[in-house]
Amino acid sequence: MAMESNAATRAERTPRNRDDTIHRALSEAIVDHRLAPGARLPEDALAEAFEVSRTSIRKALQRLALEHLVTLRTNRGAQVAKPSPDEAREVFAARRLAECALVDWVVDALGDDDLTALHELVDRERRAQADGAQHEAIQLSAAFHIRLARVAHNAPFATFIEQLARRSSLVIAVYGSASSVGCECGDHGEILALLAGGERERARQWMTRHLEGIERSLNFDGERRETPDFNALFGRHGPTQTASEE
Amino acid sequence: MAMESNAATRAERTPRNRDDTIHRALSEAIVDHRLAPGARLPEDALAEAFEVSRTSIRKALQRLALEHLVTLRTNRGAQVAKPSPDEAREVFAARRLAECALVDWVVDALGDDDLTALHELVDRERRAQADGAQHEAIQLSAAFHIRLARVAHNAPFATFIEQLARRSSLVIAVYGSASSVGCECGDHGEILALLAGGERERARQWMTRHLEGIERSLNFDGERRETPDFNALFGRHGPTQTASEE
DNA sequence: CTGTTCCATATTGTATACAGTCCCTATATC
DNA sequence: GATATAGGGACTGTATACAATATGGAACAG
Repeated sequence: MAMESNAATRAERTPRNRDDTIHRALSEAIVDHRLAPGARLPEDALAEAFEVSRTSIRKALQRLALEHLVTLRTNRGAQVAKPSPDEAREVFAARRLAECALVDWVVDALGDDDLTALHELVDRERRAQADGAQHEAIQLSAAFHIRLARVAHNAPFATFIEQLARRSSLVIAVYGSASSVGCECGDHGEILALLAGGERERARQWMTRHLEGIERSLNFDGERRETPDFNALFGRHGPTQTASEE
Repeated sequence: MAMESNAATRAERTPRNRDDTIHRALSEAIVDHRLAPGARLPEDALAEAFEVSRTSIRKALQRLALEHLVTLRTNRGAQVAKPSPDEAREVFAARRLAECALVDWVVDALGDDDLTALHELVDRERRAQADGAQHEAIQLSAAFHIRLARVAHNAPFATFIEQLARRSSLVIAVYGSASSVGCECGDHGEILALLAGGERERARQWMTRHLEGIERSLNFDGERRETPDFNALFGRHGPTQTASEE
């Protein structure tokens, strides 16, 4: 891990910046799949890597837990979150609703500086994709949605979408196939063009299809061993199909 | 402050519950205006009140800061947040968008248990209002929107609206007049009736008008002394009216 | 050979100590 | 009398110590 060099390099003076640096480093590592879902995050090891005490690490982990990027179990420490299929569906449903709802405000507020910044993100993502820079491409894909949400100049909504975008990357890390990451690329450019052209309804359609496309590419049947489905395994009707209660 | 008795009474064993208790106690006190915006929150005093060490208090304050209910300034401690007018407008704008966007899902998922729970909240709010139980009424007003958001069974969206509702209470504490709290009462019952009747479009209209009504009742010109208006004080047109700070 | 119990180890939860920063006030100087 | 400066007090930021808890393995009984 090239983490400790990063942390040591940009050791900002003021305390708040330092905390943010730790939080951001962990967040980015989780979002771009350098830290796998389920990976344990022992406080001691992280404290050594970042050259701080456990106190600062705990602060970062607490925050990441509120953002649903790590799970915190009492006396058992922190680990990178492994969203359940239900959680994954809720995240994508929320994104479809939120990002489409924001289209009107985005179109109204879209300025030249926004456009150039967004175009640059699309380009960089495309290049990273072509170069096989997987981690960077994932990061840039989330960054596009995050930057887009900021156009509307509504901080609460922007941070909401920001959190959802990061959680989506985590969902893809758990359930995504190779195509999950790859197929997004063209969509972002298209959505941007529609927004710039003021075609609100078509922009909403593309956004919806874009997010649905990612969700469809997920595979929830995989070797997910979190809580085995005992009904399907041992139910009285065999493994044909059993309706799970709850 | 009747806080320490509360905290001591429900001293739950497990550590997570304890933290939640502290967080909830502070959050509720801020939301229902028992703690005024701008009030300082020294860690020592809170630690003594809750009979824990500063460590646990810091954890709660960190979280409340992320929820924008308190502000945390380096080396200067925590205080109850005082949202700026811009922030206030953004919060209400976000609520209008989010809560209206959720109407379709709410109508589709609205069950009998939801209806009874929501009706009870409306009734209790009305009673509290009539009895002059201001704090309780405010709490119940937020609780209505929070419970309503949960109907849609989308956790991310529900917690988003939950945070916005609590921040709104804080905004009202800063800029609200007497009518800000009072006039909400009837609206909730009306909105609930429209949702139960499946009248989506009218429900959205009422929700919008409801939130706009609250926003309009706010007074942003008041004695806002955060950064004194030196132009008004020393400007070439003299002091039309001066208010004493703190 | 299987299953259970107990202990050692590792890791987290909490409190506390110490250092650093800010603010306010008192004092001295102009 | 007004302003600048130095000192004291109060509070936060961080690290560390200690206690509590879970985990994994070893020893032992069946």
